[in-house]
Amino acid sequence: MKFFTDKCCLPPPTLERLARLYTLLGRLEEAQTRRVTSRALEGLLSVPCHTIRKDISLLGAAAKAERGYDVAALRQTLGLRLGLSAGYSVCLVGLGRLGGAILNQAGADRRYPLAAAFDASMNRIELTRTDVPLYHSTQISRVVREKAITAGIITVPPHAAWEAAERLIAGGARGIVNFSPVIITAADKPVVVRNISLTGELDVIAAYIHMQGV
Amino acid sequence: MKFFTDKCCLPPPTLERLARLYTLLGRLEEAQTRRVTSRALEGLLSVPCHTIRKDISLLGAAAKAERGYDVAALRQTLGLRLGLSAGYSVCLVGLGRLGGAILNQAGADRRYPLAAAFDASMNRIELTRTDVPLYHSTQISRVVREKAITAGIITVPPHAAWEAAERLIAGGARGIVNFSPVIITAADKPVVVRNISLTGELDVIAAYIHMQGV
DNA sequence: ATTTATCTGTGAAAAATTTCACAGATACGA
DNA sequence: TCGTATCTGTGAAATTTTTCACAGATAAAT
Repeated sequence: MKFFTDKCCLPPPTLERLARLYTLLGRLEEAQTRRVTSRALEGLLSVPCHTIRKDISLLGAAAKAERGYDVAALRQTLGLRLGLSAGYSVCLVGLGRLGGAILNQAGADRRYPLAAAFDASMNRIELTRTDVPLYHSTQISRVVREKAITAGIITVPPHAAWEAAERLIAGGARGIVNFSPVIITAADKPVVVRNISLTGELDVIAAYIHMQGV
Repeated sequence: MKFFTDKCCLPPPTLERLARLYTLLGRLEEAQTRRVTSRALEGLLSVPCHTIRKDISLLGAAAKAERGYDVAALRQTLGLRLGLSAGYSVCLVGLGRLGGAILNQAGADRRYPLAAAFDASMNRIELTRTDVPLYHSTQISRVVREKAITAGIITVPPHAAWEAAERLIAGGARGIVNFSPVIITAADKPVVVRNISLTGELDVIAAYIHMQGV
């Protein structure tokens, strides 16, 4: 038998799938769905139901073996165990087109409200209308530290990406979502980095297609 | 010994790493770098050098055992074997803030030029200034088929995402990059889907942080 | 009340992926 | 010319991750 007070760490693939599941459950909850079976989730997530059950089982806690999972309860458990309800605050670096889009869209998703946004151009800072407090990029470290910001979103041009990352890390940020087309690494620092690139995704798609089928 | 005309399919993790490597090599080439060792790539990609060598070895072909890899040669090999030089054409569905950002930025990255863009609002189509041909969303299937577009980028609001995906697939698209906050699945169709979500990435970061350290 | 169909939870088996270890090769320096 | 340090390429081992198979349980139907 295994203790529920397991190793509080899950395999990375499991962790990423559960994070996606969390969002999906939120959507099901909005749609007034009470219960879901692992088989239904299989269709919704493109993850085999075996794997879903295993993932949830690895979490340590789940509902009794009823007909499927209780959507709200499972979501709450996930939020707790994954630390998704911790209410981390986030900042944005770069107010170009993409940054602007995120700045305005962030209002829609209340999960991660922006605590600050930065840009290297004072002019652009003055022209941008938003409720989010704006600062010059040179202030990143200070503001991140003072507001205890946990993660930063980088949407600056390629040549400025590394400096942005370094400033975020210097300020104590623990996570970075990097949308600039350069790869940011921080293997030696205790920082989680996610590099997102449209071109990169298209490359992966092209490669899969090239390997024929699916 | 193994034939170079191996199984033309690689393990998914390898394929994704090699796709990232391709972009990185492009950047190194721009910076006039002639050679890279697997150890240097380790730092640049946050992938262990063992794994990098293995990946390249799995490709089937690589340079002679010299001091590191020839940047240009390796990049060309990758492009060929991964089908990244195939010149696929791509379209964009949704001209909101994010779509607009991609529309204008796409010019910067010449790798995947947009062959068309779509929106559900005629008004917005008329207001948007760009060299990319614009169409109403109802035309997706037709245009995708006629222009032999390989992949679509979805940046529409959540409620419209599924319809956009279905139209792309109906038109014969083989790949989808979905930036809308709903998960699109096409497990039963021969289509590669990449769901990208800022909130999702922040969730993953939060989860990793919660599991303490790194 | 009993049968049947359908679920979850989970140890164990299978498969996939990464890491290791070392042979073979090259460049550089003495 | 020879030795040394540093690379790559790759089979084999180790590890991780997924899949399987089935016990235990519940709800619905007869």
